[in-house]
Amino acid sequence: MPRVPASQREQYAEARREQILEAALRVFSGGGFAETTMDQVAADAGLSKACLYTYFPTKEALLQQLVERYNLLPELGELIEAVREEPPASGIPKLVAEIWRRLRERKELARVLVREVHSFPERSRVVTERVRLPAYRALGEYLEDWMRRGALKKRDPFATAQCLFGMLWFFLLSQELMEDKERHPLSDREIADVVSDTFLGGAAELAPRRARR
Amino acid sequence: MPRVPASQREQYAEARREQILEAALRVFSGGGFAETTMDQVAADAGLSKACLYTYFPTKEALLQQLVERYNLLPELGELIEAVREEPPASGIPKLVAEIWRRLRERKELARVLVREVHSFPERSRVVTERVRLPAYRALGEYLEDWMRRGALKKRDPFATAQCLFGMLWFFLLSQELMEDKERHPLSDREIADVVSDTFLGGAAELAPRRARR
Amino acid sequence: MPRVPASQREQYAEARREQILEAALRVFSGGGFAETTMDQVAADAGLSKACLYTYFPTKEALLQQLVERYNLLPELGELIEAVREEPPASGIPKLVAEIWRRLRERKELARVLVREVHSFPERSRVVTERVRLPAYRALGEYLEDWMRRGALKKRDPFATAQCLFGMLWFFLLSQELMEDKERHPLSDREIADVVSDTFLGGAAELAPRRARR
Amino acid sequence: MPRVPASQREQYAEARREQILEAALRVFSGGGFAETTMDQVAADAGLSKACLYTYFPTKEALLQQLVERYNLLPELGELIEAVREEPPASGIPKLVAEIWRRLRERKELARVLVREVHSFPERSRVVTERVRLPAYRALGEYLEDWMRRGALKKRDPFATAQCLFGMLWFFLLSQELMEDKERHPLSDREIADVVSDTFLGGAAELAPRRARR
DNA sequence: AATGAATGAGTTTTCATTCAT
DNA sequence: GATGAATGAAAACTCATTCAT
Repeated sequence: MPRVPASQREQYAEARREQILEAALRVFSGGGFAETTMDQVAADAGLSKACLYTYFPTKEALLQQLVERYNLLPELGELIEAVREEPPASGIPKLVAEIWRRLRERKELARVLVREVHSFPERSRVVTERVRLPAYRALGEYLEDWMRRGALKKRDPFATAQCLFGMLWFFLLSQELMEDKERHPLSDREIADVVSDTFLGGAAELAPRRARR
Repeated sequence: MPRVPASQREQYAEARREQILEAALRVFSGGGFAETTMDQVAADAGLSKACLYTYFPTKEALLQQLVERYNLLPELGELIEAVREEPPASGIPKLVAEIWRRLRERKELARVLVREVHSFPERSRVVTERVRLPAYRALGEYLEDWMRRGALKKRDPFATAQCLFGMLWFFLLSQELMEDKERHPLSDREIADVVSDTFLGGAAELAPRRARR
Repeated sequence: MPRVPASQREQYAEARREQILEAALRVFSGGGFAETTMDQVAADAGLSKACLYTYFPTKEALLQQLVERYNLLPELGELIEAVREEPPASGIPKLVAEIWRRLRERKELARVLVREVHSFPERSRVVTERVRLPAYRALGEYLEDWMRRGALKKRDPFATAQCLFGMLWFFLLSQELMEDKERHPLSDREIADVVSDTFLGGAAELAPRRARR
Repeated sequence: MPRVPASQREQYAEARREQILEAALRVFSGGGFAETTMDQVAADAGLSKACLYTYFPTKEALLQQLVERYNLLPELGELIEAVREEPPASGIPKLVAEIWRRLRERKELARVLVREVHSFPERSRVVTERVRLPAYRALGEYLEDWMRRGALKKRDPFATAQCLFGMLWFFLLSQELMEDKERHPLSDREIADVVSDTFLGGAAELAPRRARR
């Protein structure tokens, strides 16, 4: 005779799972998956270690769930939708600023992804399928659209999208996940600007102008 | 009681260290530092586990040495020197192609760096000081030089350098360290081109040109 | 606040105990006491694990009850009573056939006894007092009676009883609890016959008879 | 550069294995396999727990080795060989006395076998193939030989062998592994006699004798 | 009375590190 | 200098038992 209806049951269990996953995200991010013990996760979650195993069968499963459920940029689709009709000249800077803000907010998850995914095909596959490819595709479509409309140079949109993500990801690594913030701090504005500007107009001064003189 | 002159002794020891570090690089790259045992390193090196401890006091020290000694791009200075007097329009593509080639060759080391460095300030510090900052500075100087000469837009050379490395690093991750090679393969040529072109000229079609027609 | 008279309460509780003990018998027999979890018992009983503890204070108590309540040969007394006045020549074969049939039917309980009783004096004591000794005594009395009447050789009836039980028990182990059934199958008839014949007449061909001719 | 020749290496390792197996036999016999911890085995062996794992990969493997290596009656073949030409009337009593002596000496191993083998097909198989069947066959051959020669009744020699072992095994259980020794002690002589006599001549008084009166 | 949830106290197993030879 | 052997300390995972509802 359950004290609460089945619906609340699942709701309760879901809350616990959330609680544990959040704790896991914090501690894995702080100290690395392999280096972190289930005791630490339990302590951070405020639960007993044994209780963790009620909700996740193994430590590995906990990590997998983490990667599967916490999409790094779940709202990327919406962000792109919002600028779909805006030409890149103004759309890309807006997009870059928004993406950068979110990446910074989720740097803990980013840290877990960046660390735990390589050398482990199974985990890697999840990240690729649920995080990376969707992101490349979503941005790629936007770029392709504006290539067709003539506002962007005609290049492989998939590769072009990766150029943009590459710059952002690299700044995230340098500024947020390593200590560049303390050595060579760059404001969010500066980062967003340099990425947008480089992506759109490149680093080179336009030869034509000089040629015109 | 050494039967050989001290110099040879050190030479011998150095050879052993090299032997061990190379084994460590292989196995750490393949399976991750924390997940790899000293037994595996020893087996790969063809030495006994105890022998490893003659040359490296701890497992951690082995990793630190790995990171310290195996510079990811030791020849970057020379590469840049070789194009110093060449304007970016031709110098950057050459540089990009050379760097990309070397990164690909050293993807094992890259994999170790990318995995093991985050969340561990001491390791991170080594990478920053011995790998990243020198690289940013070397490229930054080149860029700054050509900014002064008017061939590049005047921007923070440090940040601009990171934009270039960011793109290259990201392609390394996607193509070589994760499975994109099998899903969306890009040739070395395509990658070098899209990076050079985007870095130099950006993705945007030039408005003026269209206006002129 | 019981809504039913005490007698019904107890009846209800008794039914539950029975339900649990039967489940325990099944799962302990299948997988061994130590290797079986209370979860498995609960699942097999169709009750919650916590509910088990309402009726049995510990897992050990559950086993003890099992051993105490489920006598392996509760009807042995009656069986012997039925042949009391029959001479061994016909009585023993009847008895052997009946005992063998019952042992086979209760091989699950036998398996639990054979496994769980050794090395644990408390459990062993229960089996000895409630199962083994009564059986030896009951059969022993019958044997002693017919020794007195001259139909059986005068030997220690207690030891003689054990000879008979020993053969039966050993066939139970070999045929039912290990895999001899598949390697060297013996029909129930063959077993009952070889045990009866050996017990009564021995294995030796009678030298005297031949000598007399 | 090994300090001892390879041959001594293996000898040393073998000694350790022996040391561990003997400790395991003692503690498993005393407290049951599942109930005994590797700590206890290690303590009894005078080694560290970790060292155990150098020689046996798992606790289960330790048990398997125990069962495989310590044959309960390794010398049964020789014992039977020694009485091969002796007729059962004198050969069986000798055999019974010798087997009984050995079973008593190895009651610890017997206890392990009797407890740990049921409900575990894998373990059971080992005991059947390496211990039981060879024993049945060896004794069976002897019996069959004398059946042919007319000294034993013509019956299934395999089943007949089991009758003899059954009696001996049952006395081992009752007298040595449970507490009958304290309740109903039987001397070794009494046991050997009752088993031999019952096996050879049966329990029944010969009808002819009475008839003669 | 019944149970879902939680946990303390283990247990097996692993492995970096040490050391006698 | 090299190594086979040994081990302390830890980590994942388990489960009998309790308890609030």
